[in-house]
Amino acid sequence: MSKNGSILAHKETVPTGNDPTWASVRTRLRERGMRWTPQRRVLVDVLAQADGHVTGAELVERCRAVDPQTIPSTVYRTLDVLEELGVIQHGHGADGREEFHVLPETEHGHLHCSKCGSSWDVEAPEAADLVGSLRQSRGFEADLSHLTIVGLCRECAAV
Amino acid sequence: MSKNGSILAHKETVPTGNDPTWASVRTRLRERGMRWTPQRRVLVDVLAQADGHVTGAELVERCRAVDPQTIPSTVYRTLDVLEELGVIQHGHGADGREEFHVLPETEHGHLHCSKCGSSWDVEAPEAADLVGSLRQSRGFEADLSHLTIVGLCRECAAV
DNA sequence: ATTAATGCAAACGGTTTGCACTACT
DNA sequence: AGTAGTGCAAACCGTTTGCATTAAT
Repeated sequence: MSKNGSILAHKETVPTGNDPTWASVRTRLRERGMRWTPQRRVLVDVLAQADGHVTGAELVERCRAVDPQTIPSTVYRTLDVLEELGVIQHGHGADGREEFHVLPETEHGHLHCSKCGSSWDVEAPEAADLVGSLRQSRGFEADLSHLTIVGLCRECAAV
Repeated sequence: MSKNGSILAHKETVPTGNDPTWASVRTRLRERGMRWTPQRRVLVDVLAQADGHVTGAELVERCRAVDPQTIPSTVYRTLDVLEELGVIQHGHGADGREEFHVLPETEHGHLHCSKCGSSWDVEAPEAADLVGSLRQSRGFEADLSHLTIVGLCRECAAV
């Protein structure tokens, strides 16, 4: 979707140490004795272009678009590794599939319209009431990144 | 779990017309030219004992406990029929599987602790703030029965 | 040279489908 | 008798696994 292409185009902000800048993934893998392979490069590249949340299957597809040789198991295994690294985090979408959240994003949930299928992000401030009231009444610490609220969007509800 | 066994033991309250009393399912099926079979009886019986939300796979298992001959496809097909009848409604659980809500219950969402795996119901009043604020800010009509909030429960969060 | 990571193929679990057969009405 | 519903087996889809091979370090 975005036009400012490659992974290298990202802002040159100095990593704070826990900032999982894409460019640092290679290094961080190696620090752990892990390897930087072409297949991982493809996936990381794909993730860098992703808008914050994608399903596993979507990632496999997008990787295949870049490299038709892509093997699903490799993608899923790399996703596990990247999650251990803290670069992504998985959750569950409205349709129940694994959904991966790209971390440099702020933690957010989703609104999903069951009629038209569109979805929207719900940022922390907007969910603050919800999260706060659950904490207060139940001591429950809601994980926004796992939250998907299904319902009808304004337009679909109007009909 | 409960000892008061069969579907026939249910209270003889007169159906209000849209009250999906379990005993009325048989009649309502027939009204539509559909049939009341032993297999359906088993599933309806199982649903009547269910506490409000179960996964498809769980229902298959429970039916098999009653009748070991139970075939999954029959269960799923009957679930479709019952949903058309408005007796149940499907949603998505924390782990992404189909989850069926038994309708005589009030519409409610769930809290799911990702650490200990327990879950709790969230009744409408408790979610009113959330639902209300989404309606106001976005015109979004949240569907409580599809809502599962993942996070840490009081005990697990305390650690 | 070492051993992490890959490719492949097979298996998984939950769910769906096609079709001949059964049984409810 | 007529047709809705069943049983069965096979297919589905996303994901996971075992294992021999390849390639990054």
